[in-house]
Amino acid sequence: MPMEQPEGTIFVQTTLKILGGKWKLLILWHLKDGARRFSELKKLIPGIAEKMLMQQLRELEKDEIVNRSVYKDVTSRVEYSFTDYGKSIIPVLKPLCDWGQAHLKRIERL
Amino acid sequence: MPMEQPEGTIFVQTTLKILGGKWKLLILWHLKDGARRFSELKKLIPGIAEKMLMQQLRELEKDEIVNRSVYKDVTSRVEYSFTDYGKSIIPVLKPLCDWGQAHLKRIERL
DNA sequence: GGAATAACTTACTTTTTTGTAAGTGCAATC
DNA sequence: GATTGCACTTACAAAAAAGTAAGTTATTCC
Repeated sequence: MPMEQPEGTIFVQTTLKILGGKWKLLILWHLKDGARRFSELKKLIPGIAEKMLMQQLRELEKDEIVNRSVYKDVTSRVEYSFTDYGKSIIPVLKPLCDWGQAHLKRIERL
Repeated sequence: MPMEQPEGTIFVQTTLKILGGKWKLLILWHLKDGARRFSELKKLIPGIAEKMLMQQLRELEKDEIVNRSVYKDVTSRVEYSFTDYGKSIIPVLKPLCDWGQAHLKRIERL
């Protein structure tokens, strides 16, 4: 088997840099069906600390994956949602979630 | 928008538990075209320490994702490859790598 | 007007992950 | 028989990620 140029390496690493860590994929998962308030996300992701949620959202925002919208009429209402670009992540999310589900079933059987 | 049961949460977390971290997806990426020796992987993944490579391979082995085969005829030849079960990860790997590639292009343009 | 809720921020600690560097045993090659 | 390459192992250190807890500002709700 010939030694391929390690080209894919940089691509996988790029993804990891943007989506890696304990929380980001989880946050994105819960945004995939539409905008969520900060407090909603907190409830949807058991165990996450407010600081972590904030921090990760800020990073996703700066990477232009997530939008932050403040509603001026009803103050202290902030919603996070995918940017159009961010939606390109959904095809990554799905197989990943599916695999987790299948793997869970498997280890339950064993 | 109704608050979904946070079911996907556990699935995403399961995947993260098995495939998370700096190196595992990268290692698997380089196994997707067939078996590789320890020394080959070391070359294919620039910057990885031997200790890390060993450690991650051991974990993938214990999770039954990767096979370790020792060739007795030619000693000190050890090959790592996907188990049949491990191959189920390939559909996760591809979109992830594709997204990284697209994202790289995007940030180069910006 | 007092309490509660929302969306944060900050200082600090702990834990986890990753890295460094040196060393082992064994076989093949010079 | 000395050196080299391979597949590891170990002790230790550094860095990165995550967590805790308290506080801030402003706004509804009673």
